[in-house]
Amino acid sequence: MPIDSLQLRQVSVFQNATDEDLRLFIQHSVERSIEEEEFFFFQGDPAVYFYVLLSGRAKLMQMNPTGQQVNLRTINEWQMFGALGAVRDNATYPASAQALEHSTALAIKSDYLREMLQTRPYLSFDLMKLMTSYIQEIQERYRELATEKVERRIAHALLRLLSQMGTKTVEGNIVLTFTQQDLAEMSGTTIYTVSRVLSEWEKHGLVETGRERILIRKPHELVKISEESGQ
Amino acid sequence: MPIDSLQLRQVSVFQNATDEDLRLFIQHSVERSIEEEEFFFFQGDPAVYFYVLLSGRAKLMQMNPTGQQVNLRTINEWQMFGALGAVRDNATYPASAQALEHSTALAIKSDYLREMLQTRPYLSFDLMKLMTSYIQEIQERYRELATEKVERRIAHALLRLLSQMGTKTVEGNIVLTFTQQDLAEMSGTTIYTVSRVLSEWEKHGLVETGRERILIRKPHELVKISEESGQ
DNA sequence: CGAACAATTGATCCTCATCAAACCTTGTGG
DNA sequence: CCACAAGGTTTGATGAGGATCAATTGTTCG
Repeated sequence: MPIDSLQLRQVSVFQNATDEDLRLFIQHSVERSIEEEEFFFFQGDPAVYFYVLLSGRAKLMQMNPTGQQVNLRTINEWQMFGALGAVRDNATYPASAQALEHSTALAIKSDYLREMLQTRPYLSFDLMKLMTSYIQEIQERYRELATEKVERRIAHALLRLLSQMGTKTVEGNIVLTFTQQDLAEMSGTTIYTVSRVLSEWEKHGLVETGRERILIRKPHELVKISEESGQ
Repeated sequence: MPIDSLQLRQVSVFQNATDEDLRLFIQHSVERSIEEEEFFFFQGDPAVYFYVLLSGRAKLMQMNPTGQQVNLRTINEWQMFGALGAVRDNATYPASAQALEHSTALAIKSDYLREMLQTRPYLSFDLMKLMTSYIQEIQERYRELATEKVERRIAHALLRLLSQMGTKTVEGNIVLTFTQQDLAEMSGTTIYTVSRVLSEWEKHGLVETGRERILIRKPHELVKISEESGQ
């Protein structure tokens, strides 16, 4: 079933778009459905479309020549991804996008976004805002990776996830549905280290872990760890 | 002496600006002169101005709470920096900018850039291009830091510097004027490790090092190292 | 129930940070 | 023009923090 174009207003880059703009985008889009583990696109593919996630969850990642992966960010509903290609023409995607669960997304022609940007300053502006916040985040993560020890990086990664997508449970605690593999890729370490750190935290009642599930009992303590004097 | 406004066209974000635009920017700017080691601005300061470097060299860096530094990028003549603040209002600089040598720069009101962006799509577009390429670069560096060993990271850092600012010498070799401290901050390691790696390379005739000076003899070999199977 | 896959845990090893000390280069002032 | 100071560089010794490997133990789902 087709989406109501006005729903697109939830996308941060479209917050100031006109109703007409939204309709036009819809007209230039197709809906794609991607199974868990499958890819929206691969790093290096020509960036013909950009996407808006309608349902499910996905991750943006980079791979190095030897196949090791790094998570750049997690994508939730109504977030835009793959849009960098709309700016440079003839661009290729600088990262791959993989569905974490069965997902659907709106695929919109990059060319068309580029066209719209030329005549709609509010769109450009909102896209720049998005880019800016993204630059800030990745700069911070870069610094973390360069200067901070694993435990703090893992704490930070969890906190970031928390602020982006925590799901409250009945008792007021917060559950994240993530693989330790994912967490490792997000904090630049290995599943072994993640497991050890989480076990340690669990002993002290900070978190509870299960298969693809992390329950945060004391977020406040995590903040403390992430800010501890490096020493 | 005042700058010819047309020279501003060399700034990549201004490549499509009109002569009139450039004049207006100049009118809303002041020239600042910064001594070596001094700062244009600090991380956290309100981002009132953005800058265009007129002469000298500077670096953008982040510091963590314990004072450890990370180099984000080096700024050369006619490059713009500190412009992220122009997009979000009430923003603060996400990094500090320090002069590597005596430098002068044009300081332009962020507010004014924001105003201009509203009515000049080509400016927005060119600024987005800049942001995009920056995002790509730092994503790559992030992945490198997460997955690659020091030697390759140092090789990569040198190659990046090379492509940005190498100065040819008489014999056709390439000289970079950098402290090993700088190189360490750029590749997320320490001066000790940098020194050891460079010494090793020097033994094999890849580079020649001196005080604040690195001469690249065989860039091709560096590329090889940076691409070696991680094995 | 069994297969597939996520998580745990111990043992080992390797890369790199850290510390200390000496060395070298450059620019300055007497 | 030399001597010295300041600060960049080198090198060795040491150790810690994590990666890696291997094996076991959960957990989920068809």
